[in-house]
Amino acid sequence: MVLTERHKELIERIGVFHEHKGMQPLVGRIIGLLLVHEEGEVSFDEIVENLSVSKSAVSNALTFLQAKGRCVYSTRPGDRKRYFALKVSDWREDFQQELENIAEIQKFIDEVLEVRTEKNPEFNCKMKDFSDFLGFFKKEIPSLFERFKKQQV
Amino acid sequence: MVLTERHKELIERIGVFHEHKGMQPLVGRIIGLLLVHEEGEVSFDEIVENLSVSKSAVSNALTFLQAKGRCVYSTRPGDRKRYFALKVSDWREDFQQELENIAEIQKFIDEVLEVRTEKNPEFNCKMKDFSDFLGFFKKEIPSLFERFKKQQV
DNA sequence: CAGTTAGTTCTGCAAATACAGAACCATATA
DNA sequence: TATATGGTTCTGTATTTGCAGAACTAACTG
Repeated sequence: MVLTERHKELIERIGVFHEHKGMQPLVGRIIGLLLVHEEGEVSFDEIVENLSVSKSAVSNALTFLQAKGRCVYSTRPGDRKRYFALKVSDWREDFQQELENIAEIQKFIDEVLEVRTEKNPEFNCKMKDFSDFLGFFKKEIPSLFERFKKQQV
Repeated sequence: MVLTERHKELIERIGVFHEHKGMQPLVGRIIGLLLVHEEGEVSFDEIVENLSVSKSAVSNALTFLQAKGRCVYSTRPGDRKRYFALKVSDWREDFQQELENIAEIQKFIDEVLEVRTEKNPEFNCKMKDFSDFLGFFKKEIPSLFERFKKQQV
């Protein structure tokens, strides 16, 4: 598949988006490439060529993505190449995980509340309020997915 | 205020938590300190001393936190020191912002769908499904806060 | 005005990051 | 067995990060 300028530019932007999320640059670009690539399955050297990076960098980035469970490869009979693809199938789990990660701060808030004195009750009260909300939020996550399912025609 | 070992250890953990979110180490530690500090307001040199870092590092970190709107300082009559505090009051806005940041990936998904051919309809379909969910999710955010308010006694 | 206090900005550096290039390994093929 | 292919691992390095330390500024103080 030949990438147009539009493809390349979109891959770059998807790359920086993921960089901001803490991933290393190339990992973000690879996610971008796997997203825009029409077949969805991209060979190792197609990645090397399209992104103009070294084999070693691609190898490490793919190892990382596979370890994180965001990417898998398949092989084809009589073809030693590996074809890499995103695990888009798991978006529900991934999204749920991300939401729970955010709510993880509740643990810290609660520990903070244990440690704090009564010297600043207003502060404590707001923290308690936030913690309560985070607990509520976590409980609401499953029903969110259910409601989405229902409202789908 | 004198910090116990428990305080210090909690500050460290809050620090690494924020590091994982992309912040620089000291910024995370300062958030931790401002959280566990009983008065809630901490002077510049209390930060320097408690975290054993240089004035320049603290100055830069505080500038960053203020720019991000996560921290403010107040002064006291006849006292030239600045007392820094977290803006815990804004936790609703902040949390809402974080949720919307996650959902920001919808823009990219939609652009990807525009660019993609029909060669892999299954992939496209899953992406479309994800995008629809993100749209649904964004719409649900305000009602989430409302429901929290209602279920509070 | 000299000295002090509170904080900022500038300069430099040690450590971490992200990658290139080469050597390497494993499997397939001639 | 020699050679090619596909990918990994190792080594080195340019760049970036995160901070220290010193110089600096601004306001107050005697």
